[in-house]
Amino acid sequence: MTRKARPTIKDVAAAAGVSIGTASRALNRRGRVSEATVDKVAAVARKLGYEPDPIAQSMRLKSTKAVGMLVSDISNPLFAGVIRAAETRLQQAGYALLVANTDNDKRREKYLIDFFRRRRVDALITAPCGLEDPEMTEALNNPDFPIIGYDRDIGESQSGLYVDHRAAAKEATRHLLNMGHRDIALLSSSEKLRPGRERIAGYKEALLEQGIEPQEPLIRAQKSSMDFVDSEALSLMSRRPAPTAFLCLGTRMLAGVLQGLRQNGWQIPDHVSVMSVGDSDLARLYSPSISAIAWDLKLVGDMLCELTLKQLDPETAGKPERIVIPTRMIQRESCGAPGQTI
Amino acid sequence: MTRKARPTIKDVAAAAGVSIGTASRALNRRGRVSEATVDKVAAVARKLGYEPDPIAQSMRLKSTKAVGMLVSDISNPLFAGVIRAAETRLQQAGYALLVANTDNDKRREKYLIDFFRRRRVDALITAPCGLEDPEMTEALNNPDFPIIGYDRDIGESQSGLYVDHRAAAKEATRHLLNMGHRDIALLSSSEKLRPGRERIAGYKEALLEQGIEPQEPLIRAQKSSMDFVDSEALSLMSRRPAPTAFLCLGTRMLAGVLQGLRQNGWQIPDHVSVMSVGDSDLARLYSPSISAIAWDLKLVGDMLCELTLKQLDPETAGKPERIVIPTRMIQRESCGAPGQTI
DNA sequence: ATGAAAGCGCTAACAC
DNA sequence: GTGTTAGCGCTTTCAT
Repeated sequence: MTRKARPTIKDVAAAAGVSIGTASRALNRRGRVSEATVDKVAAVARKLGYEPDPIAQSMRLKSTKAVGMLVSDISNPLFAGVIRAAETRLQQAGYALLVANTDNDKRREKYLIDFFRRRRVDALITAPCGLEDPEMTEALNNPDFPIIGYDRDIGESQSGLYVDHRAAAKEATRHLLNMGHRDIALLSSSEKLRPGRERIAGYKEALLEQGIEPQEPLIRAQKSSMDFVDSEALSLMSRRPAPTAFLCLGTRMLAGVLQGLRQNGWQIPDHVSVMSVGDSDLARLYSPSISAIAWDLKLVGDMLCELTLKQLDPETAGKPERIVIPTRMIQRESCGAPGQTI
Repeated sequence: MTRKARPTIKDVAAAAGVSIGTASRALNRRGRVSEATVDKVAAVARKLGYEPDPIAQSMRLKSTKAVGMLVSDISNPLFAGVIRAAETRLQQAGYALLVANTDNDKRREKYLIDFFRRRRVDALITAPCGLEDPEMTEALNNPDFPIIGYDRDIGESQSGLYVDHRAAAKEATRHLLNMGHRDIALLSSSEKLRPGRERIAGYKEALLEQGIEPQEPLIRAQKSSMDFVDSEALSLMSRRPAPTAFLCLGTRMLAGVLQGLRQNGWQIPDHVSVMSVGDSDLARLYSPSISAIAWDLKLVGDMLCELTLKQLDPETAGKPERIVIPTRMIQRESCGAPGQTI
C-alpha cells in the first residue's frame, strides 16, 4: 500500500530547471510564460507523472471542486435515479459528488448542512425537509455556497428545480374523470412537503374543472403512522359508495393500495381503476401494469447540475433560476370505465 | 452568500492569550496541556464559533476523512440500499462518502479509481467490473489506500465482503427440487462477475446433490444483448418438456420472466413455480408474491464500513479480512408442486 | 519572462 | 506546560 512519493510541483520545477513559480504558471498557462517553458515544463511533468494535489489547490484557491447532495434517502429510486444522473454530469465537469441521507430528520439535516459547509463544498443540492424551521430557512438563505433546491419551496434567492407535480396529478385525475369516474380516492404522502401539496392541489383543480366538489373523506394524506397506507386503503374500500378509482401519489401509496385491493379481491381494472403519480418498476411490471404519470429522472439530475454549474461559474453566478420539469402520462392496463361497484 | 470570514486557530489563540501551538494541542487534547488552558481555549473557541478547517487538516495530516465508493450504477436498488447504509455509518465515523458510477465501463472505472486517488480518499469501496484487465488488477493491488472489495474476486491482499450467492442459489434450487421440480430453468446475469458465477455453481451443486445432471440448455446466462431476458424466457417456455420452475438470478431476470409468463398465460404457481435469488419490491409486491432468497442490504453496507474503518485504524490496518453475508429464503406464494405442463 | 517569497490553516518537533 | 518554527503543495504578488 505504500507507494513511492508522488512528485510535487517542486520536483517538476527542479527537473525542468525553472523556479517553482514559473512551473506553476506554465502548468496553468496563467500570466506571462514563454511557449518554450510551457512545453518544457509540460514535458517534464508528463515524464514524472506529476499531478497537482487537489488538496493543496483547495487550500490556496478555496474551492474544493466538490458538490454536496442531501436527500432523505439515497435508496429511494426516485432520488437514486436523479443522483445517478447528477453524479455523471458533475464528474464530467471535474466535480466530485458527496452524498448524504437526512432520513427526513431535521436535526440530521441541520447537522449535514453544517458538515458540508465545514467540508467547504462548492455548492449544495438539497431537498430539505425542515423548511418550516426558521433556523433552517436562515441557514439556507445565508449559506457559504450556492444552494440548489430540489422540489422544495426554497427561498426566491436560490435556484430551484421543480417537477410539475400539480400538472401531473391534474392530468391523472382528468384521465380518470374522462373515463367516467366520479369517486376517486386519493392517497398522498405528507402535505407538508411540496410534492404532496402540489399533487393534492392538482387533483382538486381537475375535479373543480368539471364542477365536482372534492370530497375530503376521499383524500387521505399521510399523517405519520407506519402503516398509514394499508389502513387508509382498507378504510377507503369500505366506504359506500365505494371509490371506483384510486389515485396513488407515490410508490409507497401504490404498493399499499395494490396490496389492499388484492386482499379484498378487487380486480384491476374491472372493479376498480388505479393510477400512479410517479412511475416505478412496480407500476411498470405489475400485472396488470399500472398507468402512471412519469418524469425523466435523468433530466432532473442533469438540470440540477446545470443550475449548479451555472452558480459555480463566475459569469452566471448569483442570478437564481427556476426550472420546471414536465411530466407525461403513460397509459397501461390499470384504467377502465367504472365497473360495477362491489 | 458572502459571510464574515470564519475564525482560524490563530484567532482562537490570540483571543485565549496563548500561542497557536498551544491552542492546537488544547483543542485536540494532544501532548502536554494543562486542564486550565484546555478549558479556556475550548471556551474561546466556542464563543468565536471556531471550527477547524478540514482542508488544512488534510493538508497536514494527509488524510481527507473521505471514502470513495465505486459501483456500476448507484440507482440499482441493490447498490442503493448498500450505499445508503454505508453512508450513514461512515457519517457517524466522521467520514464523507464520495460516490461514482462506472456504468460497467472499464475505462470509466480506471479513470474513476484515478480520480479518487488524486482526491486522496482514505479508502475505496468498490465492486470493480474490469478485473480481468491486468492493468486494473495491478492498480487494485498496489493502491495508495486500502481497497475494500464488494462481491468481486479481488486479490487476497485486500479486504472483501461477499454475499453468499452460491448458498443462495443452492437453497433456492433445493427448495424447488424438494417440491418435485426436475426441469428447473435458470436465468442468470453475466457469468463474468462473481455473483453470476457463484449462483450458477450453487444451482448445479444442488442438482448434483440429488443426482440430477444439470442440463445446459436450461441454463441461460446473459451474453450482452439488450432484451436477453425476454427472448431467453420465451425460448425456455417453448421447450418440451417445458420447465416447471424458473429460477431467476436477479431482478431484471425476474421481471423478464414474469412478463414472458404472463404473455403466455402461464399461471403462477399453478402452471409454473418461480423463485428469485435477490429480493426486490417487485418480488415482494407482485401478485402472486414471489418467493426469494434475500440478504440484508443494510448489513452489507454496515459490514463494508467495518472492513473499511478497520483498514483505516492504524491498530488493525493491513490485515485483509473477508466477510461472507448469509442469505435466507423468504417463502411467498410463487412456488408449488409441478403442475400439468402446458 | 522569470525567480523569490509570502501565505492559505493547521500540526508536530523541538526548545525552553 | 507553553512558545516558536518548519512545512504540507500550491498559487500569486512583487521584484527583477
